[in-house]
Amino acid sequence: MVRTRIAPSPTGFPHIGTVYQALFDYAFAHKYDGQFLVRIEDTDRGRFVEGAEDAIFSALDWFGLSEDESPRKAGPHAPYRQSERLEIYQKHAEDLLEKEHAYYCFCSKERLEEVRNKMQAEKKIPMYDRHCRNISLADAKARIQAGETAVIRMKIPDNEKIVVPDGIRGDVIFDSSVVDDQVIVKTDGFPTYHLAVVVDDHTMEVTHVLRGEEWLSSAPKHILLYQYFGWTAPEFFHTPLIRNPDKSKLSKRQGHTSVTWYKEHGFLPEAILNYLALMGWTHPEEKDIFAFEEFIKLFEFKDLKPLGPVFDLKKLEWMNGQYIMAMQPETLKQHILDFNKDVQLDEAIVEKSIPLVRERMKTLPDYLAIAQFLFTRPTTYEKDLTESKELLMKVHTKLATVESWQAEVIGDAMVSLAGELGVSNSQFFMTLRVAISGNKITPPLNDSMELLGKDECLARLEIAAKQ
RNA sequence: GGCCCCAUCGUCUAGAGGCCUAGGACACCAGGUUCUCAUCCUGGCAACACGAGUUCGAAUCUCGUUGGGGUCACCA
Repeated sequence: MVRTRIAPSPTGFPHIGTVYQALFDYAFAHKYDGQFLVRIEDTDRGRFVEGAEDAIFSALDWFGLSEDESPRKAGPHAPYRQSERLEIYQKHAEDLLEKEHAYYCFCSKERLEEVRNKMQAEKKIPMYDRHCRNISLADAKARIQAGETAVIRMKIPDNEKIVVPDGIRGDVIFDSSVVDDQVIVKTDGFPTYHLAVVVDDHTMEVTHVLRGEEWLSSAPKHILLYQYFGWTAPEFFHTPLIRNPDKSKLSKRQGHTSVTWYKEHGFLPEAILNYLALMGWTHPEEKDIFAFEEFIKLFEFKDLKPLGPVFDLKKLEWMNGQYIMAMQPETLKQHILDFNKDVQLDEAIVEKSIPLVRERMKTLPDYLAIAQFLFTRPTTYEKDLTESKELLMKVHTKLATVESWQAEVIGDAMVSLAGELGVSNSQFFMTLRVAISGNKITPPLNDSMELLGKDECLARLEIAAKQ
């Protein structure tokens, strides 16, 4: 049985890093007919952001990485929101307390602060000094009964080697002396990540835990917790973090972390997924472009590399362009229409323009940049046409005689006219191009003119000649 | 700073001792096709961080150095 999960916190916009994780989790679970679940880690009430949870799910849906179990999809291990699982954590914390693997701590924030400062001043690693570690459970309970507030900390053993088996880099060994007596239940009764993640992954029967490398250093705490509970730990895979061009962790300042950004800038979810899959993983045949189904068939966690890759927007753009070129015209039309729904494009024109623009687009907004002139007359001209009035009127006269308004016929007429006038093709067509579109760079002119229609072209020529 | 992870072209990577005068993709440059742009085709630039070992032989194994990253909360 394979069960994977992502465990995002509803603390902001959906992060591309979360999608990166979900991609592998989803692929792996589906490859082995397992389940992929989403658990919402909302134990930090201070950082909770309204609407963030919905945003996570719509991002997942957009990418086609929808989960099998989650708060919005009933499953055998509901609830899937940590804030609704408090009794479960309390029960397990109690268990740890009984087994003397955890203890109540009454230290104030101020005292903790002092201890930290002192240790820092002594150039020691700031760690809890275990001040409350030897208070008996009975005494502690009495104090709580009397109204004192406390957190629960886990007991870390002295001088023990803790082995974290990592599926990507092998066994990682930590000395327990560098691990702090971690708080596992806060004064507000909420668990911290460490307790919640272990309890949930176990009770939800998660078999493979894929998470960012930033968790590696706290993994020994989790290993210990599994031991304390007497549970078998899942397999861990700590994935490298996606980086900025300067190799630091991907940030808003240097890169684009929000899924929304990619959507708004006309990137296709399948292209993003394909690109992301290539970060740390290689297709056996070194293919760059492959279908998601193929990826699912091929992917193994163990093939992931431990190196933190730099996000290269240029390559994503190229890949997006590849997907656009390979797309069914009908599908591309729909994408263009959806992307520009605010401006209500004429569907018939969009449809006819697809063959003209598809290999010129890298992202969806490129469409209007290229094809705007098919919908609206130019208001400015990228080339001065004052010297070309005569030429344009001759073109007008010539075109007025064209009976069959087709690209090829238009083209023939133009070429012959250019010949008659002794104007080079490139000069001739450039002038005409600007007169019709306003732009120096356009899709093939004859086809564009066919699409525009005879009347419209003649009208535009007249207007341009008046410049 | 302690601990942990990592180290092949600018970027993503192939490479699991001889197949490597290190391969592919993006980017970049040059040329060709073309009425512009794009597509497409040809070619080019460009890397094993450094130093010791081990070995007949190292990008591949070991150690060290350097560099980069992560982490040291009642946040996840």
